[in-house]
Amino acid sequence: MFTLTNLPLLAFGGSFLPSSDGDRSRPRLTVMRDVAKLAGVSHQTVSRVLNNHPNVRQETRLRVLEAMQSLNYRRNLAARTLVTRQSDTLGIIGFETTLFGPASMLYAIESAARDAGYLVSIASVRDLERRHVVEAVDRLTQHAVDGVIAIAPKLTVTSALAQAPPSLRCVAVGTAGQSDAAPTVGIDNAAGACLATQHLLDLGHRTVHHVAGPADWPEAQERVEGWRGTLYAAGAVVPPAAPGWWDAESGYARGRTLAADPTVTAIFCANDRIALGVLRALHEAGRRVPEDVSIVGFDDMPDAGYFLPPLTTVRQDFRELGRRALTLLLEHMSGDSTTDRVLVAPHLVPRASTGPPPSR
Amino acid sequence: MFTLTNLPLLAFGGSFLPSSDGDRSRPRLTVMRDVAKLAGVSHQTVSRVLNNHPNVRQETRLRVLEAMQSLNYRRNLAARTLVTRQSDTLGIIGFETTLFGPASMLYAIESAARDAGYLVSIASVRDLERRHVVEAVDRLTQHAVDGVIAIAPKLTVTSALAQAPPSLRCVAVGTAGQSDAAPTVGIDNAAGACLATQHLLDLGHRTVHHVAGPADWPEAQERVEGWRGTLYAAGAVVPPAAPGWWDAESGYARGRTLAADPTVTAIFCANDRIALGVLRALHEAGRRVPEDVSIVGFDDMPDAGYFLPPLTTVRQDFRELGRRALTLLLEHMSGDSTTDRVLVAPHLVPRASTGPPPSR
DNA sequence: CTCCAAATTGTTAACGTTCACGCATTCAGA
DNA sequence: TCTGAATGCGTGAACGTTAACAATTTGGAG
Repeated sequence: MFTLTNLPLLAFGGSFLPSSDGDRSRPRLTVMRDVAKLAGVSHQTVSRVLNNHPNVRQETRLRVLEAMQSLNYRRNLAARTLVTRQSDTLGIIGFETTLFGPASMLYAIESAARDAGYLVSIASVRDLERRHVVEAVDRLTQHAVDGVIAIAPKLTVTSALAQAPPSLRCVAVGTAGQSDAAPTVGIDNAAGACLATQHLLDLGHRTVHHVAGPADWPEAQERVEGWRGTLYAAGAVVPPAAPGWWDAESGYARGRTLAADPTVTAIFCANDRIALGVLRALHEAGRRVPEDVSIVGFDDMPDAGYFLPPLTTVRQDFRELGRRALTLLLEHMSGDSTTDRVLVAPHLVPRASTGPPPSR
Repeated sequence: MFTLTNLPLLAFGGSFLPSSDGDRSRPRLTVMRDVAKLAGVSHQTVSRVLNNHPNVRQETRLRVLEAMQSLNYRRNLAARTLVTRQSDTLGIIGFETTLFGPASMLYAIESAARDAGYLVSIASVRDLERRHVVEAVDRLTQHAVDGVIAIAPKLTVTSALAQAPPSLRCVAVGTAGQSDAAPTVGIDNAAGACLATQHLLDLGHRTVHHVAGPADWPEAQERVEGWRGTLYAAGAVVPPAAPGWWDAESGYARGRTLAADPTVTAIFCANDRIALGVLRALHEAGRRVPEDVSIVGFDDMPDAGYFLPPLTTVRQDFRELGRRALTLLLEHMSGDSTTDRVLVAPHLVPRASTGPPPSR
């Protein structure tokens, strides 16, 4: 077969024709009419070939393709967008995209979108204040995106999506819980927390402490619940879980407190960065990992396997998350999906930071 | 003053007018003509107001703005792009954007672009093969971007940019060395390496070992040269520098070799992740940091201050890099810049992983 | 008051596609 | 052989904006 996509990429954006008559200041691009003239057909037929319309004789189709190739024709997407109202562009609302998780989702979405024939435009938000999100959606709609994926860890975002024009399909990814405003794709945080906690209990620990993420982040909350639920089910004591931020500094601060308590033998951290801080606190307090205390993280960020010691953690497949989000968005755009919620299962990556509790 | 930007954001993408006459299947958006009619002027005047054309009487300007507001008018950018050939969109060619550095640059570029009134579209490349880069530029030009910033650590990319249509301005960021294909923005790697090496020499180390990045990455090469030059200048012995990849695994592998050599007292690592691997290797070999061996990294990635021990490193200001790239691109687009190369100075962040050599 | 230049506004024609038609031509079935 | 549908292609007319130019109004100097 002989399609558009294997045209040679010798020059970009179409070549220029020798300006036929009235010399304009800006050079004229090759357009459908030029192709049509060369192929001896009407511009409409060229359009049909471009859009794979069935009712074109094979012979003329080839003639048109040949003409396109020799003129290095590129279709003008702005003109197409003007009339069809679709831009082959998707919008992404990004938050904290410098961090590994969001950055991975962004990348995964973009890759998948490209394979589906879309370009992605990005509108980052500094914080999750509603008006910033609204403004981001606005910028994207102004640029006529065909759909939006929000990397949205908090519900403020999903609810802001509800204000988008009804024709604009939106999906939220990296989100905990459901929302009636938009379909969501997220990881099963409770299951992940359960995995981590159960792993530690199975090793023989009496109970498991938890260094939580921010209290107002649903994902952090779900992890707390998964941890707590597992302890309940096992009949173990449930220690208090002090919330904090997602970084090592916060883990370090709370790690120092935990390190001072000799009864603590197992700690589940809400993410790997927190775990890094806890590791340092334990080290400074002279408590060995995993001989004295076992640690489990969450995320499996790059190089978590090179912490001291290599970190046992719950792996989030961010790339899968991104892919699923795109698939869901496309399904909703084509109207043949009513899925509201996609959950991706995390899994445990056992490494050297966990072991049986010290024998008393 | 009373501008477009403080229109209320109650609805997106313009409201719909009650379909005046012939009922079409798709709802009609508010367009300039509607605004014009309401304000009692011609559509061209509306256009002038929108583009801040000077020759509009203040009174009519206000009337038009009011009409726009009450109709919640949004201009159709596709139509605008069709005629002006500019899209208010910039393209970014991304590589390895899941990593902290590139992700930060991406974010910084996007933020700065937004402030300048641009939306950014992103085209990622899986690897730096020339045809992939060419294809990425092609996708962006097809979507009529006004300029391109490539996050381009290797020269294959900058040279591929040379194939872009001449009217399309391109800038490369995160690049070592100069290129005649496009202006480049980069960090002063040699200076950074010098900072690190000199810091160790100043502490009293006889020489400094280096765990390098990939041999075919110019940035890694510049760091090697900065390190080597500093040693030369100080009259110190220059040990061989084994290259590797940018990650902890690679650092660990080469760290094991270095750890086995008792004469090694100072190691400069090409980045923080490598340093993490080296730290683990030293730890496993029973060599203490910084008492026995001092370590310096490069990047200052998040949480480098929570390694064991907290890592002394050379900080790259990725956000500054991104901002400078955008500024440079805009200057080149407006034609009033001939700057070819922007260098950003890194600086040393001393932490706990460096100290004087052990006294024999 | 008159007249010319500047300031302000309107008219018409692009920009490059797709859509809604309409006109030939082909082909199957009676 | 004729009919009617299906196939293949062409002809305007949108889509919503800006550019170019023409027309009108304004303001000040003579």
